[in-house]
Amino acid sequence: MVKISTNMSPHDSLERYPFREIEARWQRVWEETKAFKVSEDLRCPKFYCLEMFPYPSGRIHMGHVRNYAIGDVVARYKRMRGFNVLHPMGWDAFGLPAENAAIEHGVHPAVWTHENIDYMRAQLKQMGCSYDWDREVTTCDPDYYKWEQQIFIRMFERGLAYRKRSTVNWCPSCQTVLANEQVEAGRCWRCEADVIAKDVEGWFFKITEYADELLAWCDRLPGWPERVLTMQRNWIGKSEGAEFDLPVVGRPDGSIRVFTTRPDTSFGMTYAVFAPEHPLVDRLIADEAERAAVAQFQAEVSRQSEMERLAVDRPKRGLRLKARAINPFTRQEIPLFIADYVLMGYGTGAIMAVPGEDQRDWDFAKAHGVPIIRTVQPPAGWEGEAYLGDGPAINSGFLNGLRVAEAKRKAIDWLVANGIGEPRVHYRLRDWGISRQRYWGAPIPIVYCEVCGMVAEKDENLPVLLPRDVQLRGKGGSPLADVASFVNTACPRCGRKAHRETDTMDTFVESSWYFLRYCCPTYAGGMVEPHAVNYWMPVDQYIGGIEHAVLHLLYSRFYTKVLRDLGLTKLDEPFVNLLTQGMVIKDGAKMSKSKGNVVDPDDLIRAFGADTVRLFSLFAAPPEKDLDWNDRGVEGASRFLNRIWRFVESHLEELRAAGREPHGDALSEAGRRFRRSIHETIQRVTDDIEDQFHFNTALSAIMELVNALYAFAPASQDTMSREERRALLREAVETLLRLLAAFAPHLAEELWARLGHRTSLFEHRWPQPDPQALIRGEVLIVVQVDGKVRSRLTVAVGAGEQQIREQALADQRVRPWVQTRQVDRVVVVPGRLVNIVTRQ
RNA sequence: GCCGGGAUGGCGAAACUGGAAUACGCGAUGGACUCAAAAUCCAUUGGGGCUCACACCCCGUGGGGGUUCGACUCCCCCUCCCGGCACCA
Repeated sequence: MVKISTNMSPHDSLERYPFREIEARWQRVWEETKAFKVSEDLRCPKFYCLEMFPYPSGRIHMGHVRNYAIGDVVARYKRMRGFNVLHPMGWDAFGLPAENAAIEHGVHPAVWTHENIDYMRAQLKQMGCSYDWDREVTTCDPDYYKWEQQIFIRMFERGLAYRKRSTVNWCPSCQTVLANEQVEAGRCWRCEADVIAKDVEGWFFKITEYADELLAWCDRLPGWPERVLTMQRNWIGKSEGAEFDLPVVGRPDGSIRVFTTRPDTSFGMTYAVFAPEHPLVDRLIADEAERAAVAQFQAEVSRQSEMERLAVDRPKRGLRLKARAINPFTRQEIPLFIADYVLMGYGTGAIMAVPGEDQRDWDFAKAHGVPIIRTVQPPAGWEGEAYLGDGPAINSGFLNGLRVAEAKRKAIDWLVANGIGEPRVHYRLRDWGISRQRYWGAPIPIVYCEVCGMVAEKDENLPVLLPRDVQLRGKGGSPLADVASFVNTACPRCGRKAHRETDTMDTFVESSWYFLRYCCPTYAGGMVEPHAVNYWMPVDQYIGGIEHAVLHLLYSRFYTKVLRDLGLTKLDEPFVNLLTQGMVIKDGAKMSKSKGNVVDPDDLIRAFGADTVRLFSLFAAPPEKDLDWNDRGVEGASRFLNRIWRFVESHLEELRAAGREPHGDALSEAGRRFRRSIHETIQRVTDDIEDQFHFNTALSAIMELVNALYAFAPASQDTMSREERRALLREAVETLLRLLAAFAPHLAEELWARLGHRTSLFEHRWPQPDPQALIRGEVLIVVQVDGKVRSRLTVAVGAGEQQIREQALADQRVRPWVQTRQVDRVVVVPGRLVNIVTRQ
């Protein structure tokens, strides 16, 4: 006998429910009926559920799957709770990978991008996500970036967008400038190449003007994870202090401006330090020998790569200048240095050094033989070096005896009174550099005229179209500069010969307002249609990866405030609640091509179906935690759905024949108990979703209900009437499907229809627990003796403390433990436990 | 170095406001079904002791201390892991 082998893997075996057919059918139904299309409706509360839109890199990865599965559960759940849910999707379509693909494979970025979008849109549809596809937004579309250009011009007119030459972060691999936020530990956020400093002209958004407001609102975003707010606060990096001038000995014309957060320690300033590239250094050079030494030092420092400068505990290098300054507080002469531990980019690029209260200054003073004077009395027994804590001022003239806070105020008053300085706040946050020397981005709508200079393009000439025909060689320099038809133009003001700006905008600009455009995706009268935006915004729930904690999430907050101040919206903040989902991990590492541990969503959907993939990514961990991918776990999720399918299919006749829902008194004891478990499940699932979006525990509760169903079906055969059994089975299954709907929408819809329903499950409301069904007649009480569980009692719900206590003391199993000891006291927690405390 | 987050069975994880530690899933073991396997269904599954067996007892949430009738949960100290920032004056 020859065994017939097939190519079918066990996964394809006939026992599996026909997920392919089911999923395709319901996706078609949802699409054809436009089931998730929404419009403004003042009759019901709105809910804007948004997931971070993807960059169309080619295909979705497991991180996307997780992100969009979470978002889809939230959207479908809220919809079933009666909200008018806006749940849109779109494409962050400008960016470097498209351009790099063009250079490598000769395909135009637009073609590459649109092909990817088509493929990824199909993938998202296969996941069964409930998007209103009529609102799809693609940022490389001129109808999209046109408005961004218009806002750029408004910002330019108000000085919020400006051009300057400065030292910027340059990625030699991407051949473009990067914003500070886009440099991670000295490396490019996208390609990880070492970033170098380069002097370039470019465009900036004045985010620093909003630093204070961005910081203040961090305290008014209770729906955001604390760690994201902390990261933003640190990034903004507000420090309050004073700025003042140090006179230079023998140079009445020159003085050195320094910034300090510790003006109270000024009497301990025993030297001062310039950043090596400080412009004043040149003017202070005494002779040619010094000029050579300074030049050599500057060269050495600039040779240091960013990585070297970041090294911890690197010895601080410095050069003592011949020029000297005067500490205005002590009237003493002090030496001047240039040193690599002072940065030109922060404060004034020069500091007063107080080694007694600053460890960096202490280290430097020791190395260069500068005296150290303590100006804050350290506590008795202090053996450390620089003392940073509070204490009374010493060696500090008129500040002596004051504590730090008070001494700061006094010192600043003194600076102001003497006209030397004033209070000052500095931020670590820098203005957002948005110029990119690349092709595939939104053109900056500025024209340079031979006569008028820098002029904004006229509104009626927008959009400034990104030309299609361009040579991309990846050699550096803006590719647009080679496109004569783009560059050569007429001045919008005087009509004379002019040329266009050839930098494009950072793609983070597009993602800073896409959530507004979803409210009115086709509006032709401006960036946003006020009624729609007022109705839908702010986003009620935003969901995305933690990697944007500072980048996208800070830029969007800034841009929202700018739009408010330009009068386009009334919105202070874009996102009320933020959920930052954890990474998808496999074999102990983040999924990546280089690690070879990627799982392709397409393969999974083909093998198990979208419902299974969604289910597993929701079940394996709560959303904010990292998710450990596990193939066996996916099979478990698949098994669970099959179990539901089999149950409903094998009981279909009974389920269809069932009468009305069973109620209260008519039920048998076993029936009442089973019905309680149904309604407890509703309660648990609802609470788990509402409180924390803990879908993993919600699904556990649903699994328990399925287990209870499997136990109930055979057990109920001869313990209750046929009518009761059927009615309970039907109530349980319908409840199950409604609870499951948001998680595994295709299967739930299919089985719902098979039960005989003619309308979509998503037209139905989320189930409510029946309070009558939840009532318990008796409760289990744990009996402890000295904190150890010794017995359990079943007690009527209304039982009094006295009664419970007596019952516990009389218990068979408790007696032996109490007999030999003396009962000291008895703690009774009604409905919970009894603890009998004995004396030794 | 600073700032967050975390450590619970063989594994992913539960446990409300301090009240039965390990729900749910995975894996494992045994049974039913089958010629056999797969699938499925049922049962067991923290470690140890004791027992023919049931019962029962001891230990147990990274480590040490504390508060409490009672601690995964609160307080103090320590170790390790993950993430962010990193000379910001």
